[in-house]
Amino acid sequence: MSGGRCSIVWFRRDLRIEDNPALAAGVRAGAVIAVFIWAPEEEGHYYPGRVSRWWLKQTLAHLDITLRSLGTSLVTKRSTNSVSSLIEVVKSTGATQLFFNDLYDLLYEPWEITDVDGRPFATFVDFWNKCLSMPYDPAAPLLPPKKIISGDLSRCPSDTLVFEDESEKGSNALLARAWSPGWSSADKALTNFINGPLVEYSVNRKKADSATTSFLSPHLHFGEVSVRKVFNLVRIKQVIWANEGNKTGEESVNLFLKSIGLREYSRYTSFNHPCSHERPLLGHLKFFPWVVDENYFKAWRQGRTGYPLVDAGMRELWATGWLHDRIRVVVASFFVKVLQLPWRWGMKYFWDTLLDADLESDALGWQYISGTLPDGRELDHIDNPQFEGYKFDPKGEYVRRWLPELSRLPTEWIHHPWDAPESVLQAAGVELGSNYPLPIIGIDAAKSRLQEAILEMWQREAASRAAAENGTEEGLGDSSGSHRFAFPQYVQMEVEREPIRNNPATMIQRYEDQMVPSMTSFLRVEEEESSVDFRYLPGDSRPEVPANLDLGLDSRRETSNQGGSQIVRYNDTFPLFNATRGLQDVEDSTESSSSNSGRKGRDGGLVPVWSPSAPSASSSSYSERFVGENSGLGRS
DNA sequence: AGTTCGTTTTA
DNA sequence: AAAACGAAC
Repeated sequence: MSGGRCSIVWFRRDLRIEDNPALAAGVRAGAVIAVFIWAPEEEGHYYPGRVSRWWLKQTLAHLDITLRSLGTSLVTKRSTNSVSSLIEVVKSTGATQLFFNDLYDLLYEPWEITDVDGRPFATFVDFWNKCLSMPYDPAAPLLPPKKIISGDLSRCPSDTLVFEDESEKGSNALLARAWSPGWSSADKALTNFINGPLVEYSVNRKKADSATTSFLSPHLHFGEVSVRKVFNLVRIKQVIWANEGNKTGEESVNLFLKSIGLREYSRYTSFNHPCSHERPLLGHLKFFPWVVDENYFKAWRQGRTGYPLVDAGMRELWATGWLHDRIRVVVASFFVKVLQLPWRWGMKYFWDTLLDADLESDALGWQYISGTLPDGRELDHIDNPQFEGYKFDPKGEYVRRWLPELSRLPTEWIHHPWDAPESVLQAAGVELGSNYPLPIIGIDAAKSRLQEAILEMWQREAASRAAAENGTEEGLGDSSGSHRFAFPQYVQMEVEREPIRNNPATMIQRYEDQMVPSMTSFLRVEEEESSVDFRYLPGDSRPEVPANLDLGLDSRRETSNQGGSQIVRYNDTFPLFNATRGLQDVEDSTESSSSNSGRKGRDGGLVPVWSPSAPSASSSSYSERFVGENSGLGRS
């Protein structure tokens, strides 16, 4: 049924051929124009980091090669406005249809996974149990097209996309030795993992430098392989091992699937709480007095905190863009609980440096660590890096690899050199405070400081509540107000050797909430985070935007006709990032009614029907309830 | 079989 | 610290 019809298939975070519903639909409908639009400015603060851009570059090249072998090629556009670029492509190709997938790639649609009352889950375990006990399986993966009829590209030239500058090329060259982006490598990685390390997953997952993780995360981030395919293949293995009575295998599968589930949950959470990369999900956490100390932040980034496991992790991250999940937890927990720096800074740093940087996953991870989720770590619990060191790196191999200055220290002291006798240090060539720092802050000091901070948080929360009950407008907890301040800049990672000194507690500044770090020079600095790009939102009057781009359609596949141009949506809303920031305002307005006034851009007609099966009213009241419900948690 | 004790885990 | 799990009684 091609009949000369031509569709645009807009690739976004689905850079694959197989199990790509939008591509399949385009191919079925006739000729196809495959498009990728590079519009990083639309991500606001979250301009992708160096390694992430490197990956994207490689995987796009790979996709292009594949498309060429199938009969077309990838049209690339550099843009600051994806929608106008799309329209340009429509005009220059005469396409009459547009297909694109969700930005979230999930096993089930978010609105399918609810409790008995139809409400979204607020804890992971319940969410995941529900996913695993759904009466029907996730959609089976689609096969790749055998051939693609190309639309007319003669009047639709590609832009050359620039993903790295000269200074980045050198560092990026190394990445290619360890990683191979692209859907076919993703497939290979998946099969290798399933047939290899997966059985041992449960045994090996505790080791800091284990090479037995799946290494799928960057592939999944860019959609080079669909979760449904991962899930399917793993489930097959699971059935086999269950029949064989392979206990280790079964346990491994469950654990691996759980980590897939966490990725699911991160998207689910972002869907139900679009601001979850910006704000704690537990209401009272917005009163937490984070420590704002750029020296702390710098010491952490440079791996000079004086805690070997933390420092080793941070050096590995900087050197390779990779970190084992355990170590991510260690460095993040240290960041939040010991240093008490605002978690969003840490999250932003991960975003800038991780090869598999993923806003949804990282937001969930940081919130979990920070204790800002209903089911996260205890707020007042501090993980002791020394003990964790002996747990995850019992022989100190990991530390020695990344901290050569400690390499000659015996294992007995490797995770707490500050306790080592002078003679031992001397023999190992370690001079604390000189070639390796003393602890930036003692764990005991951190513990009491944390207690105070929590106390202060509850006091402020109470004060704010009292003020609200009096009808007085609270200014105290208004995280969007004047307490925000610009973020410390770091553009390059200086590796200077100045000793880190302890900060006297009196020097510590605390603020209620922080702007996300804006460390890339690409960003327009004057932008507040609230200057959401409303291009995609309904109610925006910009004439060139097809009005039905952002309708909250709830069926899995729905079509609409408008002005002769058909737009087919695959259970999509609009790009998640943009949506995410747009919807944040929705929640704001439900929570602190008057704090909006100072913010730009929030007057536009917001509230797209984000969760279609639950009308907008219920989605905002749910958020309210969520915060309200849980604000009392943990007080006991 | 049911209880208890110890261990492990903790999104 | 608590809960879930599992082994032992």
